[in-house]
Amino acid sequence: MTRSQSKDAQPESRPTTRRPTTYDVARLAGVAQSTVSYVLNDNRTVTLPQETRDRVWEAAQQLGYRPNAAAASLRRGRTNTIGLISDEIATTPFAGKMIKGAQDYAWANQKLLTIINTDGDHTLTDAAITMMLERRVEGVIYAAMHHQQVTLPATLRETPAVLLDCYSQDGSLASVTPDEIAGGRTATDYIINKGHRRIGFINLQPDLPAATGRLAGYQAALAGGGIPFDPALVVNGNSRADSGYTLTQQLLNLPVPPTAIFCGNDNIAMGAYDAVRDRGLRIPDDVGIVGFDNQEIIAAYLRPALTTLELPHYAMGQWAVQYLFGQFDHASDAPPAQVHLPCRLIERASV
Amino acid sequence: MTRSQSKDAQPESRPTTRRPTTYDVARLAGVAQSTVSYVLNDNRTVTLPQETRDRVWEAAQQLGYRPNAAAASLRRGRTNTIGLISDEIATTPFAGKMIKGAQDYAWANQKLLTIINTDGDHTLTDAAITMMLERRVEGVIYAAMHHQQVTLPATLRETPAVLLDCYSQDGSLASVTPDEIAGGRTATDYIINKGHRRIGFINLQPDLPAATGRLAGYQAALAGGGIPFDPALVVNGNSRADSGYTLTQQLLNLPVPPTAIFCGNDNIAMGAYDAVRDRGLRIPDDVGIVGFDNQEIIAAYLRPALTTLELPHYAMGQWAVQYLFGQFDHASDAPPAQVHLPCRLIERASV
DNA sequence: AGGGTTTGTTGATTCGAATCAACAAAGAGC
DNA sequence: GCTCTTTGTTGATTCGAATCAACAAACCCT
Repeated sequence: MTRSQSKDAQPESRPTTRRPTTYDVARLAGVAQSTVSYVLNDNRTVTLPQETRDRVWEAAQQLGYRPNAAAASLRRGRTNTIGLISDEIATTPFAGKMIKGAQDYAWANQKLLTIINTDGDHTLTDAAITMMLERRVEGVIYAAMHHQQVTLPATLRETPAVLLDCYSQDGSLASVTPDEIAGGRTATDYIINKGHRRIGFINLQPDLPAATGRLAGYQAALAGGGIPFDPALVVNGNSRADSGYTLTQQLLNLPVPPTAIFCGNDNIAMGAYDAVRDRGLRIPDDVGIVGFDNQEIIAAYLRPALTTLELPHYAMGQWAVQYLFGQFDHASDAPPAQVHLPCRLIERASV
Repeated sequence: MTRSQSKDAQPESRPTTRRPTTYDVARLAGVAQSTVSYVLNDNRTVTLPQETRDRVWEAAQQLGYRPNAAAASLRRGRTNTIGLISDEIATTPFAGKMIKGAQDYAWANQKLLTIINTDGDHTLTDAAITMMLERRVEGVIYAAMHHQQVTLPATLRETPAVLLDCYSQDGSLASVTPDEIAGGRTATDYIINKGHRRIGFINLQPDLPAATGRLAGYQAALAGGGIPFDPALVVNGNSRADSGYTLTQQLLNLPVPPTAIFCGNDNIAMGAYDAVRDRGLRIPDDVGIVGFDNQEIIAAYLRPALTTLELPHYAMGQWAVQYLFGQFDHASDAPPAQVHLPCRLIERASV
């Protein structure tokens, strides 16, 4: 005999001994397969003496039995899986938080989160959705790593879905995004409360929802503080440090320069620090700075540490999963929710 | 009739109309289920006229048919899935790169990467492995986000596995880690080539593999350059900017201070920048600085931009998947590979 | 024209676990 | 002693797709 295994010749690729099935367990325990199934699932609708249950458990243990999820899914019709499609994962620290928020919540509810990263490539995105549909995920989270409007792949309609950190024009799908307006307001209110009346704002590129929202919040805060809005104090950067540097200089060159600057993100703030310093001014004494994003690595280590706002990535990820669960339970006919979660102010020492 | 659906009353939770199966497609196309299977899998071992094939495709199209991955997996005995268990995901920018490296490669080979994040919690890790085993992943990547030694969960033996950015004491599993020694050498060689002879080294905590490796590389480079090793020039930091600040001051206070400093990571380098600047010295003219990690967000925006080394996260992720594939194909009896991948020098302007 | 192929196609079986329906054995009630 | 339950347990079926074995019809050759 050249083969030591049983007659059913496996294709060459499987040298590992076949995993035991419920039948194997049944044989060892001296019961029927159905009994094994009842025991291992702790099904109490059938009455079985503890002695039998113990015997089955022990047999399973002994064989190193592991249920086959595919078989169970097929039979039960549910996969306990939800998909997350993200446009980016490697280049931003936000991805991790969002994913973690989603995964923690999913996991706590016995669901597995299957993540596919697409780099924003449309073909890949379609392929990803297809794969998820074939795997019969119970829902899909479609995530962007920077708050933006997206156009929905048509296939996304084939399953419950939520948009995470993005939204569709037609509002046909539920979405969670940061409350940019409140964020802008929080930041500006804080600066005002610190006694500033002339507040510069280095915003992000004007076409971003983050930019328009925060500007609205900035203006609302000024209005609330009885401070007239001066367009000269608002400039748009490109979200990188160098533009923060240049634009800060520009603001400081104003006839009446600002005494505090609200930066559209922490990179810009980093550039602002340099500009302020190069000018021989001091933070926060001469110029106050507030950032946005709370990129720990920057904000916590700038000197002085940067006061900034934290985007609700974790909470958004969590909300997305929670929303999907809600969809499973009661197929609500209500229009899809468009939720905005608040950005928290992280107070440090720069204002 | 109170129910519009067919007789088989579904449990309440599934209001969505059942997805079509191969049988539905077969009925519509007027062929047998088996024929549908042959056509949709483009199985050429059976001869079927193009006309039939077209008819089946069209029927599938029309019904919006999607294969059921669970059913196919069950029958075929392969899931085309590999698992990745990571101890951290949210708090480091490395996670994304490693995951992306793994996923890109997996995806290019028609495999889905299923990621579970455990926060280093042992219970969660065990649960994650169990879940992966039940889903019959074809292999598992066990990843750490900071190069370290790990103790292997026993269950990991039940499936092919690779260690990513970590290793086990007994070397029983293949692993990929950064080549810290070469990294330390590369950095130091570079500094020497820039003409420096007195080179400080602010290392990480001494118990880390990254620290011991880089120190060895540092010493090897000195030896290669005919420069005597001076223990006073080597100090250990805690990997954060503040320790970089303090230790840089300490080094600059030496009777014969270094003219360049190799920092164990970019955070330390960031602190070093501040210390050098506060002392009224200039980078790179008075003191050269080299970092480690290439945290874009820091390195690219420090002024002057920081010359640093990049950890091979992406490549390691990719290697891990590739290695697993190798395991599938030929169950090699060779001892598990322990691979070290090189760290690339990113030259900017700080030396 | 008859045997041998090739071409198309199908019915039956299988993967592993979950369930349903059925049924023997043991108690319960009178 | 005889129904009626309850208690344990099992055989058969199902989920959806992949395959194997079988077979009718058409074609090919001498």
